[in-house]
Amino acid sequence: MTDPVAAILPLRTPQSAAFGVADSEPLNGRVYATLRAQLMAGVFEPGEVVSIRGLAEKLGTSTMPVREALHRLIGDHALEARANRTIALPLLRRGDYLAVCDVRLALEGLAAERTAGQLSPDELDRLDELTAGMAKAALADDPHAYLALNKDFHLTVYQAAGNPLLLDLIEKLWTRAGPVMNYLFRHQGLAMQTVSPHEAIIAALRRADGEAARLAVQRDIREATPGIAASLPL
Amino acid sequence: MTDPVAAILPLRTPQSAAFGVADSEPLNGRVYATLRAQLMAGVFEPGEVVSIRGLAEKLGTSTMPVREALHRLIGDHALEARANRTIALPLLRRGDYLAVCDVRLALEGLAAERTAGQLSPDELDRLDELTAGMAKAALADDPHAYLALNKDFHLTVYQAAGNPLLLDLIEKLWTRAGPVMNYLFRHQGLAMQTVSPHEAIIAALRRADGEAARLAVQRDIREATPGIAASLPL
DNA sequence: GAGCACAAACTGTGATCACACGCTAGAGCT
DNA sequence: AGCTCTAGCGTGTGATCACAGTTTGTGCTC
Repeated sequence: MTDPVAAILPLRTPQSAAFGVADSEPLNGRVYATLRAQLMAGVFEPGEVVSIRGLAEKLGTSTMPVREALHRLIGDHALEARANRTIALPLLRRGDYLAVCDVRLALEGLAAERTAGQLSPDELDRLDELTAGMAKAALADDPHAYLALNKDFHLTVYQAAGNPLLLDLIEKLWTRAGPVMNYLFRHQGLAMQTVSPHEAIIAALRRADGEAARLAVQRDIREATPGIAASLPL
Repeated sequence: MTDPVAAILPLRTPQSAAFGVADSEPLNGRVYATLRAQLMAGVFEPGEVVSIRGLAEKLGTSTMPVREALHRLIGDHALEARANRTIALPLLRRGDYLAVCDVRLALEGLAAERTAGQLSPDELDRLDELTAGMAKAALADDPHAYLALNKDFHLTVYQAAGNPLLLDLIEKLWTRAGPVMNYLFRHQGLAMQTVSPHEAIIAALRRADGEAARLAVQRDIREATPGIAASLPL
């Protein structure tokens, strides 16, 4: 467990399923999905340099699947091709992060609005459980668990909107923002975090009130934004 | 001019600048930008199968840059990796197209709102010229010119929003919708098309009225949607 | 003449090699 | 001791080869 990357791989083992990656698809797709999940989970640090050969060795594959996956992630702006012939995680400046949040407000607000009335009581109860878990993780000051549950909560809500394209775009935004959020929460703790916006989201979804759900999700995003943006350079 | 692809390439010649593609970047990036522009311009047809080796030969490169570019486009959903080990342009069904439009309404509406108050009088005049050109192209029933001007108009508006991430997402959506719109307009003519929504957009931008600009852009999208959606299967 | 089987051509995928460039660490000089 | 230049290593990129799978086209059989 010393190296989180090696801990999840090699991709040939059943452990690849730990990130929900199918086993029979082409290797490059599996590498892409794995890397994307790891970026969202905060396995890598902002600014960290990743190399094709290095990842290929850790993953037990040749360089080909890795370089294709890395290029796709560069296309998602989850990675960055620097002038030095090097690939690294972007170092988000304040403006970059605010730009992401501006788009998140529009996209996630839309998704929440579309989800209203689509969730079964069981699924709504599950959202309650996730929120309760987040509250416990916040008390225990466990950023990793907190962010993982937060991701599950939001993506569960957005998936129910029934627009796969929208969900994919949102996940790509999270992949981009994931490293920063994980880094900051790990170094600053999550004292400021509260789950009350999540309760408002669930309440709105229970009432099948799309407008309220949109506003609640947007409030959730807006509340977390300033604290993070303030810690970013420029 | 018999083959539009070969007409634009090979990438080594000054002609690559015809699609605004830089000359010194890595080849794979140039291929990606070229293909993306060609998809938006309707060079390929919906459902058309593209092969790595075929494109590589037309572009005068090896297969490597092409396959990386194609994988990035698959990541954008501009292309589709089929089960038959084949890469093709997606055949959008009605639901797919409506999903794209739903996201377009949110993203392009946001961009227009942010652009209000950012355009100089010269840029606003240029928007007037583009709109006039569209009216002329509509009268002449020239779908290619009409769509090219329409693209220039919208992307000019969205670029001024000052959010590069937002602009990139919108361009990816257009890359996805481009082939269908070109195909339909080419086979159905553009009798139904009017430029009045564009005039409303310009008027709102002149007044620096973000709310009105957002609504005008959304009306522009909404007016074109049913006619296209009705022609799509399912 | 119609249907089936086999073969050839095509597809994307993975792996490997050669290369040009940027960086770095070490040696040699002042 | 401090600075500079150089040699080596690591980087992404482009090209090529081998392979498994699918599709297509042809020639044979019934």
